[in-house]
Amino acid sequence: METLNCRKIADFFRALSHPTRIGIVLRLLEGKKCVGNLEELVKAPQPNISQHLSIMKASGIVDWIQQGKMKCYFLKEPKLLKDLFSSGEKLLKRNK
Amino acid sequence: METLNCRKIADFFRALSHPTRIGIVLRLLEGKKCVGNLEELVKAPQPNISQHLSIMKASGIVDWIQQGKMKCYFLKEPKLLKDLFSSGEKLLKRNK
DNA sequence: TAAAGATATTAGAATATGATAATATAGTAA
DNA sequence: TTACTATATTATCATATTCTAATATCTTTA
Repeated sequence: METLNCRKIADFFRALSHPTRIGIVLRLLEGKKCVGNLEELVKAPQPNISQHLSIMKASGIVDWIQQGKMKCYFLKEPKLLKDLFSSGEKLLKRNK
Repeated sequence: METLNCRKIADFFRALSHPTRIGIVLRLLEGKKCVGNLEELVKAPQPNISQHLSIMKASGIVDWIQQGKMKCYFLKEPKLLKDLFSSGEKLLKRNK
């Protein structure tokens, strides 16, 4: 719990601190998706989706593979992210 | 997982997206602390600590009780927060 | 190689966030 | 009430974040 410093932990949470990025993560929990898919599912313009994906790539939340002419993004640690969201949602529900 | 909307989830993570706030939460995991204690432990000026506490109060992460002339802050859901941090740190460690 | 499709990057402006300094408030004790 | 201690609030400025529009890059296929 103490081995990582506060800045790194804060930066990680910051990568999840935007509604569009949460929307992307929730979709990726269903499985790998290309940028065009996400553009429709999350309903944001393509450059915006790309920018948010780039932020999450930089913090190690997502990665991608090339498939044909498309880039398909996926969660690097879907199980751990599911755990994280599960704790987060329990916390939110207790605060009503 | 789908009952809460993306904005609420993002706002919650945003409340944890600053190093000083993480420092405060880590200290509060040890137990209840007054503002003066946190000021020394986290090494930030008092008004700044108060501002960050106010942000976390607003998102339901902390609450406080009056004790004498001091306000003592505590985590509302220490166990769930510990789980959340535990998942978060596992994610960070896998990304090295 | 040229064209088309898919995604990324950049620049700009608008908004949000955060630190500092100054001041205000609330509680306690004399 | 006054003085003191602890905490909160406000205003301001600097910086960071985000969206949009325009353009660039990369990949595939003709």
